[in-house]
Amino acid sequence: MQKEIALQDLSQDKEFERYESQFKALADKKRLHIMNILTQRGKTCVCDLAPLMGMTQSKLSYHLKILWDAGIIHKETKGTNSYYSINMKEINHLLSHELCCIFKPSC
Amino acid sequence: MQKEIALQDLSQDKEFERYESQFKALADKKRLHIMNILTQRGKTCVCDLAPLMGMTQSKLSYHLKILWDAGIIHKETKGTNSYYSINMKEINHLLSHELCCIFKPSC
DNA sequence: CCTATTAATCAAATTTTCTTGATTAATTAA
DNA sequence: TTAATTAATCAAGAAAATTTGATTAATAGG
Repeated sequence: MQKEIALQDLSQDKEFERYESQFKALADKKRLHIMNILTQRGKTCVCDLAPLMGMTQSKLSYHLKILWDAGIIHKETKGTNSYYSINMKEINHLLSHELCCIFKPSC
Repeated sequence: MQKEIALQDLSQDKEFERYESQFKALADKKRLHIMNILTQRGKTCVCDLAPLMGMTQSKLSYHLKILWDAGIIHKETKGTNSYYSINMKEINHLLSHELCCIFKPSC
């Protein structure tokens, strides 16, 4: 049954890859700070986020893309503005209740 | 009250730094695989882990150190052997119940 | 149409992380 | 004591992630 084992390994590998990208997204102080601000403020425009983070637009876009690619934030464009917000479903799926609190306005 | 704000920012910064190092530790497919094996087998010796992971001793030590420095695995030395195991307390503190399952033998 | 605004993308430089092979340190057994 | 075993550490090179400044693309307003 070598094939089945191989298939299982493959799907486990895919699973690990997904978590790898999500943990990578969270594995940065600046991005955790972004997540925290998005939690406190809710849906927020890049142009508002940049001064709050003390970051250039280019750098901020880079980090937002990493969070968005990992599926842990939402993105919405209106006119020339982009608004980002927490994907609470993914965060709840990923993190402990205790840790989710860091990303919840109520805590 | 600028001082208090500064102090809070500082402690939040420290908090983010701690999570950064824990997420960094998990943000790697190989290390997730190590965690998975430690879960299935419980306390495991480096010399047993190396062939299971298909890794050289040096490389494995490097990755184990990252997990251990982040506090998500335990280490115990007996004679010339080192045994590693999951720090379930930290994992439960960090990850969702659903995700912890990946690191639980019962699931 | 022209200009201004906003944000994504690109390329080059820098920094960080990972890999490799060798060395070192500690312990055990002969 | 000597040799063998196990694992940590080191230094150099390779690979990946991040930063920076410039460019591009899309939209809005005059």
